[in-house]
Amino acid sequence: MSSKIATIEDVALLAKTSPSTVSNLLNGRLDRMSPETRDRIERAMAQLSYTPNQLARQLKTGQVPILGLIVPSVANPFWGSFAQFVEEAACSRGYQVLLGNAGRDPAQEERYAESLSSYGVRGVIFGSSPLSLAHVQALVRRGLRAVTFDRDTAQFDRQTESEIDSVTIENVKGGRIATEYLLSLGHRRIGFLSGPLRTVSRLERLNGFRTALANAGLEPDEDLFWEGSSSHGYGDVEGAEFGRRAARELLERPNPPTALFAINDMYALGAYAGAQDLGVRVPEGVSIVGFDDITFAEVAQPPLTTVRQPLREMLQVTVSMLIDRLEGRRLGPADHLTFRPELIVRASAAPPAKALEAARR
Amino acid sequence: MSSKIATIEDVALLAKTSPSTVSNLLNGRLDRMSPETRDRIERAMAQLSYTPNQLARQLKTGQVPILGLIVPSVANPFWGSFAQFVEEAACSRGYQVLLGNAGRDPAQEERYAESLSSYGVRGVIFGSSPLSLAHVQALVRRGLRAVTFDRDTAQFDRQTESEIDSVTIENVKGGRIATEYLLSLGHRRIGFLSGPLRTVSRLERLNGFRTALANAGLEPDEDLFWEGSSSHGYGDVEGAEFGRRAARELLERPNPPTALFAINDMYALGAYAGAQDLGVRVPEGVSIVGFDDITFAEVAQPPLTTVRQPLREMLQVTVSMLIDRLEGRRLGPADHLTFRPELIVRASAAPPAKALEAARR
DNA sequence: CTGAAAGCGCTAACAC
DNA sequence: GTGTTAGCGCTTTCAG
Repeated sequence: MSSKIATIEDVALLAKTSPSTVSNLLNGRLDRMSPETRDRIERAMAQLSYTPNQLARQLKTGQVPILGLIVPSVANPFWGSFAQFVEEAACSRGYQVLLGNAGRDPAQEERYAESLSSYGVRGVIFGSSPLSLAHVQALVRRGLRAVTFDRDTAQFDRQTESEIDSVTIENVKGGRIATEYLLSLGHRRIGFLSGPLRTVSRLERLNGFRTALANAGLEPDEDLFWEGSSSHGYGDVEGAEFGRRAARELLERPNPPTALFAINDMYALGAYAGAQDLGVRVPEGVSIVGFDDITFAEVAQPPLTTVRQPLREMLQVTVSMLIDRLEGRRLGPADHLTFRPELIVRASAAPPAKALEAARR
Repeated sequence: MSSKIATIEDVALLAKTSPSTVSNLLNGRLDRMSPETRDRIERAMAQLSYTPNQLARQLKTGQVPILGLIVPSVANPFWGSFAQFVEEAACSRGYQVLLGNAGRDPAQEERYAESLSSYGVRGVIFGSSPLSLAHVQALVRRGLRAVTFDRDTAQFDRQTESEIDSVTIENVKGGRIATEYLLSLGHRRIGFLSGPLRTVSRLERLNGFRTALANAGLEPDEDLFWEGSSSHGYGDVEGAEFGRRAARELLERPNPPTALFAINDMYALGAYAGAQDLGVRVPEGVSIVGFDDITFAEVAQPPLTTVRQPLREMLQVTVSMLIDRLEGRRLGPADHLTFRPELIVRASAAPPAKALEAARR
């Protein structure tokens, strides 16, 4: 069949030198050979179209330039972009990324990371923020380097000294500014819609929501609260479906909300559909604010007002940080980076209908 | 720091046996040892929380249970779902997926595949369908097993005997049925909007579009044709933006189209926004039909009429086929599988406005 | 400057 | 049943 794959020995033979010298060239130790030797080797490599076997190389060195990335589901556009950014950043540093969809199942996450580690991967990025980090911690103890996204591990870390770096946006604040915006528009009955609150970031966003309400002197109303059942998943794949149902149910209640704060843009966009199902227009009939600012938010009808996370920047530092750790270029205790959320005002929120009517009179 | 990672030798020592016996257990050759030995080994493994080093294992066997996946960009929801399905299928067969975003650049694709192969990956799925398969062919000659998606390599294969399996939908037919549907609604001026036609599948969809028009006795009109410039990318990341611009430009021309056929759903959904920018309603002012049936199509306002690809099923067989090849369980010449596209009628297409007006009189 | 030799952790004959 | 042995392809001392 296809000609045997060339090894370092083949190259050495052809170049009339030894494997070690070839290896030296491979590793950039050019000072240890004459230009002629180097030339011969390079010619030989080209001729055999030689590619070093990374497996063998890493069996020796114990490391591979691969980063593990564990996300709930790349089918969700948010995580798709996420993966893309991680990949870009990794690539620019000469790393590749091994992807795992773990659907937010800690056991699955652990299984993945374990298998990753058996391939020599020593750095993993955890995209979601499960309530418990026990499984990550176990991994870290076994020599894995981890960065969690969307959750500040500082506090956790102080308790356990587990050295988990973290990069996150200020979720509480994000929830707060979204809500304050709605409040400033005149809304008083604001619905909250989310998938299962089994994630630190979701809890925090809710927290921000409640804080804003409280600051405005408003009582939280259970009737304005919709939480997806975890038996249906977290809404990563079907986020929009969840949002649709949520909006429909909330809007059909007696004394319905005039505005909706969705835990993320997928839910928000789904809520558009839910409102539409009921013949309620956005933003005339109901205002909607999302979170994340996914690509689609801008193109949606109406363009979605949302809280933006500077994903690309965040992931750039996430990746650099992790690689610096792996390469021993960054030492010391775990880092905890925090980014600022930003409200992007577009067209999905407006003053409540009553105000509108009042104004018309 | 963390305790040294256990090797097979450590396990053997602790279990008072030899590495080979441990290896036998690892590889399921249970018949070659007494139950007691087995028991001792298992206890030892547990005690050391031993995980076999796959790197070393594969240096020997030359194979890794990892599939390479090369797509234009996971940030595009279509490719995100794509990657997810591949991952699911691979996972159920005990394989993992190494992901690469190559942005449709053959050089980048080749670089990826090469690096993949240096990690022992021997099977790669190519998601997009570049006009030239030269780079894939080169890889295949070097021992890689490839399956291309979205393009039938049968013809190509006959010329070159390069053994590239392929799985694809009938793109020509897909383009045809979408167009025929619009035609059946009464549309006569149908716009076509696409990114750069540098892809077999896009060319085929256009082909189907033209065929349907010709069958209806219609002349193609250059004014109804919009092709994104490749200098801006293929619209994988910014597909919706492209669609938006396309719709706007097409709709502003003198004697504008009454319907739009978009090369994929991202463009179609973008076209919604473009129409909206001009105050044209969908489907009252302009009908829009997409292609792919991404998750969002159903939630969009109005729900998008589109041509569905049975992605999950297609990728399931793609993955099985590839793994069967790799494991020597499937021999013989390359396979070329073809799936049937299906028109999903939702609400984004309606009879043209004039007909509507006529009906009103 | 260059090469010989040892070995990374595991597997697969092949003995015992 | 079980252990010994010889590598997989590369890196890395350490001599020449």
